[in-house]
Amino acid sequence: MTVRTRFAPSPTGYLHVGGARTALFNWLFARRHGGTFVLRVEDTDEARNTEEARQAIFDGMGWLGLQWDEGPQVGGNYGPYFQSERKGVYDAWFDKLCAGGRVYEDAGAWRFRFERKPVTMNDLVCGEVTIDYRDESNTPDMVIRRSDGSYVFHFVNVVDDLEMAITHVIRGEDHLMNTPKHLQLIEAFGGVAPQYAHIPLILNPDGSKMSKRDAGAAVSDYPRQGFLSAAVVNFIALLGWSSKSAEEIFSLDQLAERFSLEAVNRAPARFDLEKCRWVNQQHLAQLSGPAFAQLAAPFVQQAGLPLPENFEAIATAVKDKVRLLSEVPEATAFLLLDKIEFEAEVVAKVRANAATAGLLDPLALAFAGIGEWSGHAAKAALQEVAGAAGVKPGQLMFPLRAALSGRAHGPDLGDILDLLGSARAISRVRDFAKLLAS
RNA sequence: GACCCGUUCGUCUAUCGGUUAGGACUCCAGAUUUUCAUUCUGGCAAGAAGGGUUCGACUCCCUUACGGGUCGCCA
Repeated sequence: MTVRTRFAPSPTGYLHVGGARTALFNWLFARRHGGTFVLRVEDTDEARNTEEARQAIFDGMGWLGLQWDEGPQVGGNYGPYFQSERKGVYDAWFDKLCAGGRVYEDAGAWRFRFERKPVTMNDLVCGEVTIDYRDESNTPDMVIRRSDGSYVFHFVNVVDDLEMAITHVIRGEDHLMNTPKHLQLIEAFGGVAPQYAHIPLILNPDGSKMSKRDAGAAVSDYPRQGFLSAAVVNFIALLGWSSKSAEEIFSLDQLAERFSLEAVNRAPARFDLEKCRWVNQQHLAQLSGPAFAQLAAPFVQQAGLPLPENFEAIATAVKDKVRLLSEVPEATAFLLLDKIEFEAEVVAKVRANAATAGLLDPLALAFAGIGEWSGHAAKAALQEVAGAAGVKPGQLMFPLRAALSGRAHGPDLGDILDLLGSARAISRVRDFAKLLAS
């Protein structure tokens, strides 16, 4: 039996991280077992569906790198994959239920008559769970067809899982109580139930339920904020699943190699943006310089900064220092622009040490005397100036960094000197010396 | 309210009856980097509570508390 999983979102909003993780787990499970991953759009509620929401699902899945083997755009043998186009299929299955006497009309709608007995499911994550359908007050017969003739989620979801030969249903724990209902339907159809795995929900940092509007809820926010899809995928995989090893940084392929439903937790996990950023930093660090530069360039342009010829070298100098791509503009601005601002705090700190502050003018002079400019040559010049003044070279490093970048943090000083070039380096040291004197 | 699921450092987690309860994020300290960051090393920090079962319980059972989910002609 080949594994067939599916992600079945309804296009009623943007793709949120909970849905993304459900999609991811289904995708991983299919990949892990050499199976097929199906995308099915559950757009039966016409009033709530929008074209933007539908597109948001495709965009989000695409960005996350979760290609579907069957579904919209790619087709497959079990289509159509939009429920809005499957009415004929549903009518046929509904007739079966009618013939079996399992439905009855109620105020124009059609209800499915549950068998009044205990129903036990064997969930791959939650284990054995029994719901007693003899308690009618807690399990009223459910509407499966609306008075306008359209079908309700429970019905179409079950029919399609059967029709599309889905073997494993991996979905959020919010569906756990729906499962016995679905099992009853499947039994009435005489079908074979797929295996179910209900994964715990993702909570906000404060433990409340994560819903739309909450920070970090929309997948579409992540690329904008400078997250790599590989990092987001890595992070949400770790929410409720563990590799059982000390490793935490995985590519999508590495996740697929290791994923198993047995290792999925039962308790809901809180979303920790701090750690998500750290995971992103780890993934950024693994990028090559050119790849990083290419991804960072749009952020720099969007910040209204110029993109010089040596941008690749500039980006590479800050690659291991940023956690988000969106931090690149601020981290590199002093290398991209001619004029820079000096942070007041940094100016004060340099000014506090008059001995080293007074060495900036001689340093500018020494820089001007360098024949062939390089970071290495400039540092040698710095050493000479410091030595002549009886100051440790290291003490001159911070004032020079301040003069060149206007700030306390940044790339290696040698890199900065290289990237800036002699003209800008000299003028900045002079300007800074003037500023200190004023 | 009823019915389900859950509860290990602040957060994500390991542990599948016997461990000094391990790792990661955050934070702090030290080292390295003649500068900043990275990095490295170390440190702080946990079994919700109460009963059982057992030679022995974080691990199994019960109760309570807390958290989450579900009870729609939404999905």
